[in-house]
Amino acid sequence: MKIEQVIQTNKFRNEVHKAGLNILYTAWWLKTATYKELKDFGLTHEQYNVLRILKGKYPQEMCVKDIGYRMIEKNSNVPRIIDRLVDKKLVKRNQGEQDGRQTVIQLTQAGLKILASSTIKINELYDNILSLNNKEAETLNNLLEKIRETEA
Amino acid sequence: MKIEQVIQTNKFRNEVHKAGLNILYTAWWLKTATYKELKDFGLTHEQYNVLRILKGKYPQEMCVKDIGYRMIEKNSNVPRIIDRLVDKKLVKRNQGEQDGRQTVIQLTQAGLKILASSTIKINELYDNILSLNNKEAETLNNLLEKIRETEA
DNA sequence: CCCAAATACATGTACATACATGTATTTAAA
DNA sequence: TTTAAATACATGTATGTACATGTATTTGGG
Repeated sequence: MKIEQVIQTNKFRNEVHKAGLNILYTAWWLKTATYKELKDFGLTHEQYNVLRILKGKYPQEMCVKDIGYRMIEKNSNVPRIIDRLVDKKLVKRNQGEQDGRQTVIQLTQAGLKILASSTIKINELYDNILSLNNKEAETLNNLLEKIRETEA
Repeated sequence: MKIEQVIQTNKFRNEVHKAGLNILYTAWWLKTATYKELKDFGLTHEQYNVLRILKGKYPQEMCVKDIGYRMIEKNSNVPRIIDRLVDKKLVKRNQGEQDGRQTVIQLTQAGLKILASSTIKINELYDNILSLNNKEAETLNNLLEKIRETEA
């Protein structure tokens, strides 16, 4: 569906303005599809993201700050997201040894397990709903990185 | 900044997967810049969006449902966003006349005023930070609309 | 005409963002 | 060495999303 239909207007100041809204809507669309897939696992998009980040270093632990650096949404309140994951026993939280200020986080077996099965679903989702070939995706990536050249 | 640096990884399954993350990040980046601009006006991104939508029909009123149809994020809880706008006296809420179930919303003079001045800032922002020319933006719009072809 | 279903909106809950502030620990300058 | 600044994280508040449910009004089949 074209963005004009999605938000029921064609009053864009120019093609660049339209691109801004198109990016915002596409992100919402993708996030919503992801949420629906994760619902069966009792995970949110953000919780899943944290689990994936932890998997990247597993079996090493990671401190909260390093997890935050790798989040897509940089204002994520990582300690609070970890609270939910601890409640569900998907990660363990411990005091840092080298640096007492740090809290170090590690995936549990349950966390690894739920991550493995949910990742299968998420990969399928991405393969199925993102209607782009590799070459088009490359062009898209270049344009998105160009649009962000002015780093606010 | 390339998405690899942003989320400190280069483990993408393929270029399409990377594009998905790039879209999510770019949307967050744009939304954050918008938030900062709107902060001076005491508005959130979503409140501003509702004001703009109302402006599209002004001086006509709009019902809550029609506002919702035009929102970028389709799960927005429009009644609640309107609550804040009513508190700030930027819009007026009235019982619908033709259909008693409806609530009709209209911009106030204060709403028109704050919308005018904030829109100047937002337009400047878009012109300044979105580093794309019209032709590139057109390509980007086409790719974003293509990626959404499978309407979840 | 009557009443069940549909519709429009409000409201409640869990979780998240955006941001300010508090607390404990480490670092580094005097 | 002592202590102020910086750092890492936790926590509090306002606002928003995602979704379920409640309430009032309208619609439509019998």
